[in-house]
Parts: sequence; structure tokens; C-alpha cells
Amino acid sequence: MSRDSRLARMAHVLVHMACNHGAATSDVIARMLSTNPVVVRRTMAGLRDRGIVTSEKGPRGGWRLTRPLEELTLLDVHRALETVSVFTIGPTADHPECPVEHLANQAIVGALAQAGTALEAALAQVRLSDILAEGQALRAARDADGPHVCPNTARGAWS
Amino acid sequence: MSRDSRLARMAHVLVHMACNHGAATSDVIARMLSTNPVVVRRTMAGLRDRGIVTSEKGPRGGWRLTRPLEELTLLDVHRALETVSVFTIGPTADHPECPVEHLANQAIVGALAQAGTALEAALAQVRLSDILAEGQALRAARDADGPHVCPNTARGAWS
DNA sequence: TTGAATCGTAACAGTGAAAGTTACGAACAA
DNA sequence: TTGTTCGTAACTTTCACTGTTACGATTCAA
Repeated sequence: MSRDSRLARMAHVLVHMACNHGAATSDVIARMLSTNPVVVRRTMAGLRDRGIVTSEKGPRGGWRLTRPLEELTLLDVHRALETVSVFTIGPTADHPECPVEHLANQAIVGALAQAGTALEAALAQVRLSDILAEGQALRAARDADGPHVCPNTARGAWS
Repeated sequence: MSRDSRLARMAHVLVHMACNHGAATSDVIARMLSTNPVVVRRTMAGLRDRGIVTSEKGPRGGWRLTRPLEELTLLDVHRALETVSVFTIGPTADHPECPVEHLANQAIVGALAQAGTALEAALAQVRLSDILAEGQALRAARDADGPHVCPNTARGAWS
């Protein structure tokens, strides 16, 4: 699972988890994401530390949501993933004594801060329940069989 | 020169270039940035393609600014560097047919677009001439010898 | 015309961060 | 007790990017 797609993939997983009874094992999630159970555990650990999910060991164990999707935004998930930096660009530190470098750094850091604020504001406006509801609507409109309880999981399949 | 610091470093270089007579060779710039002349050429090539600098071969050749710093913003430099993506996060493409994934992607791409717009707006407001002027002011206030023509380049040194 | 300086660029090596993998211990339920 | 599942350390693999080498093309000056 590439680092830059963790937010999208975890959001996807959480929505489907809300539609399925019982816990989702790391193994099942890993197959859904074409990756390894250990990678799933590493990633989900951040969500657990933030109180978004809980984990249980042993048979019938796995991962469970702790709250309804109405109380979860993309920003919550994003923060739980503890991305080191959202940006690929940043300041430099070659000539700490040079006022030119210092001012250039300052301008760049300021611009990134503004962008970061805009990003968080936008992510905070998206609840996972919105994604589920719109997904169900899309599915209902598209599917001749009528609406399912959960998109793509009518027969318990994860996709 | 790490990818994420190219904007800061190139802005720094351009400001100093504006203060020095003659062309700056890739070799001199490379020493300033503690990197390799080939890396400098690769990076400056983007600025040349955007018409920000010109290059000349042969003795006394090197890199020259094509316009005054008043007509150059951080956004101009940023665009010239052709950064693949400013963000470390992005959408996924695992389940193209799943409406949940599609909507999550859409929300994330939308949030990133808003952040990108904010970033570009902030970078566009910073002219390189502002950085030079403020740098000179800082230097003058700090330096007992009084103001220099160019910060850190009183004796032609690049720093 | 020759030679030094300089950019242009291809090709390859080196680096580093993150994902993927293996292995094994701990907890839990039947 | 046995099988399931998470927790985590340790290692390998991968990938993108920088760094490096090499060589050709161009330009200037003697």
C-alpha cells in the first residue's frame, strides 16, 4: 500500500467495515488492499491509537469501528495516519546565517502553512457517512436489482 | 540537493545571481549548494525552459537572469521546477468499480485541489525582489559595517 | 587552429525511505 | 490444548531520486 494512498484506502476500508457484521481481520483487509496483513496492522495501529477502531486478538477477533460513520471525517482519519509531511517541498538549511535563504524559507513555510490549513478544512467537511450515503445512492441508481445495504458488499464481499 | 528544497535553494541562487556581475557557472552554484554541477544543470534547465534564465557555453559562460527580480515570484520558480506533485498523499485506484472508493478519491482530490490553489496564491504573492530588499534591510540592521550591495556577497562570496 | 572553459545529456551507481516479508510471541475462544 | 488473530522486531525488496562519471558540442581567446 503506497504511502500516498493510505487515506483513500483506509477511508474505503472503514466505510465497508461499518456495513459488515463482526470484526474485519487484518488478513481480509490485506486481501482487499492487495497487501500484507502486517502492513495493515501497522497502518490500523494509528487509527487504534486515535480511538477510531479497536483490535481484538484470538478467534473472531480483528478490527471494529468504535463510533458511527457520522462521527468520522476524512480529517480524523488523515490525522490518525500521522503522515510525516503532506508536502513534497519544504525549506532548506544550508546557510543558516544568510538572510536571503532565511527569508525564502520563511515565505515557503508560510505558503505551505496556508495550504495545509486549506487542506485540513476541506478534509474536515467530509464525513465518512456522506461517502457511504452517496455510494448507496449511486449504486441504487445504477443497479437494476435495486439498492443494497452496502455498496459492493451485498454478498459480504469486500471490494 | 534534496528534491523538497529545490524551490528554496533556487530562489536563494537567483537572488544572489541578481547581485553579481557576469554569469554564474554550474560549478560555482554547485559549490554554493554543496552538490554536483550536473544536478545544477538539470535543475536550472527547467528555469531556462521557462525563460527565467539563459545559459551560455564556453569561457565566461554560465547562467544569467533574463529579467529583474521584480518580475519573478516564488510561483514562477516553483512552476519552472516542474514538481511532479506537491503532495505526498493522493487517491488510489484499486477498485475502479467501487462507488465508495470513487467518492473517497473524489473528496481527497478535491481537498488537495483547494490546498494547491491556496499554495499557489501564497507563492504568487512573494516577489524575489521582496526577499532581496528585506534581506538587505536585515543585513544593514545587523551589520556594524553598514549595508552591503548584496547580502552575503560583499566580497563576491556565494553563501 | 588549438586548447581551455562550459553547458548538455546519457548512463550508471549510490542512497534512503517506505513497503513487503518472515518469524515468533502474546492473547483469546472453543 | 489448539487454532486464530493481533503485536512487533528484524530483515529484504523496491523505487525514486540524487550523485557521479564520461563524453560530446559550443564558445572564446591566443
